[in-house]
Amino acid sequence: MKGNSGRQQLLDAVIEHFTDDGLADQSLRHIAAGVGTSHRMLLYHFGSKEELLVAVARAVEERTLDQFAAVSGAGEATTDEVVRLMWAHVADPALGDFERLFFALYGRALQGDERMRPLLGENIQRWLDANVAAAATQGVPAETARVHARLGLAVTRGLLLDLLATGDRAGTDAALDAFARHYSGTWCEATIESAS
Amino acid sequence: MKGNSGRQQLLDAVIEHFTDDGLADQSLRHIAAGVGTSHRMLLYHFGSKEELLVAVARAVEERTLDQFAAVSGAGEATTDEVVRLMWAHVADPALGDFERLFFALYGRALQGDERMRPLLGENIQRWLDANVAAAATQGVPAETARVHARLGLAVTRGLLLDLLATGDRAGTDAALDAFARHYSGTWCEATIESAS
DNA sequence: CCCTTCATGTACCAAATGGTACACTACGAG
DNA sequence: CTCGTAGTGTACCATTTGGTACATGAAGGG
Repeated sequence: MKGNSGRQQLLDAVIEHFTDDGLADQSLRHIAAGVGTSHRMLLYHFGSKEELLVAVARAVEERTLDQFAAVSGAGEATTDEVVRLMWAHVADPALGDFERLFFALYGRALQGDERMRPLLGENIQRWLDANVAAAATQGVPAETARVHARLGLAVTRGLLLDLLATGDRAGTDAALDAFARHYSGTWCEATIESAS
Repeated sequence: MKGNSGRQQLLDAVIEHFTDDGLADQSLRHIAAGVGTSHRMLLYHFGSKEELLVAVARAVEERTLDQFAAVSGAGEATTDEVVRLMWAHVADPALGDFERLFFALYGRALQGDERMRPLLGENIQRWLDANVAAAATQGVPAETARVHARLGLAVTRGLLLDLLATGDRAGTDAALDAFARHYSGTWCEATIESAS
């Protein structure tokens, strides 16, 4: 069985290493040196390099989903509120390196690496489902909630991509603010309240 | 201007190869075989593997900027119009593989690979500048245009990421439509930024 | 106290890697 | 014709690669 002791610990260390040093073109020996073990141990616990990468991808996905949960678990939420919360959480400079790792894995998974691809769809799907469920408690139709959650996620990810590339926090903040303002109080698209 | 003859031709072939086969963990020999040449030739024309990758990244960036130009060159445009046009262009399934390559490179550039990072910022910056210039001809203040262009780009990229992962064209279309509807006709009046 | 099981280190391997040396061709300019 | 220069093929190299074989260690149950 996948003993959560040594293996999990090692996996966390590998993720941290990738977070700092990038995951491109790393040999098992580099990784092992980076986490203070031998490449032999990585093979022992994960079987092969590819399986290691898959485990990393899976763990990173799990972690991002936890971040989502922390945000959407905050009770009531209109689209603009959720997006603002998510942005505040995700734009934290302390998380920058981890976000970079996420996008690096994501990009890699999009291209080939068949074993990683399903995770990506799941990632988004689970996020949408969670939001739909949350919205249901407010009597919001599932289809509407799904569309808005999807858009909110896209805005956040798109701006995060921008922020990580340009480092322009003020500019991306302003863009997110513009979005949230246009969506303030919006639950279903028919009800745009013209209050200021 | 390094001779646009052999080198450029080779570069295009490499990009096409990466588009089809992915760029992760490819050796010079794999690439060479994929484009019908020898790894010796790649070294001859590009000097080293890293320089090859940089050349690829630069060329891909150029290509995406051309895509942008094709969209924003279409005369008048409010935020929702530009976004709709851009989405229609970018969500074309025929471009899927290329977009995947773009995001793979982007993710890789975000992590390490110092020589690639500047390109990313430039990519966004040039897009924003182009939009600001276009908006200026309509008397739209630069700051406002910049914010909206930024948001539009983020929405498009975020939804594209979603589309490529999930393949859910209908869902992403709906999300983009929701966004565009909320922004329809928006130029400035709704976004008075007295402070940031 | 032995036996088994999980964990780890050492040594090794065949294959592949990025890069180089050198010889050769093609060809346009003088 | 000759010469220089750009392009290409062949052969090679030292190093590194992912992966394996085997011995060892530590823990725990019988």
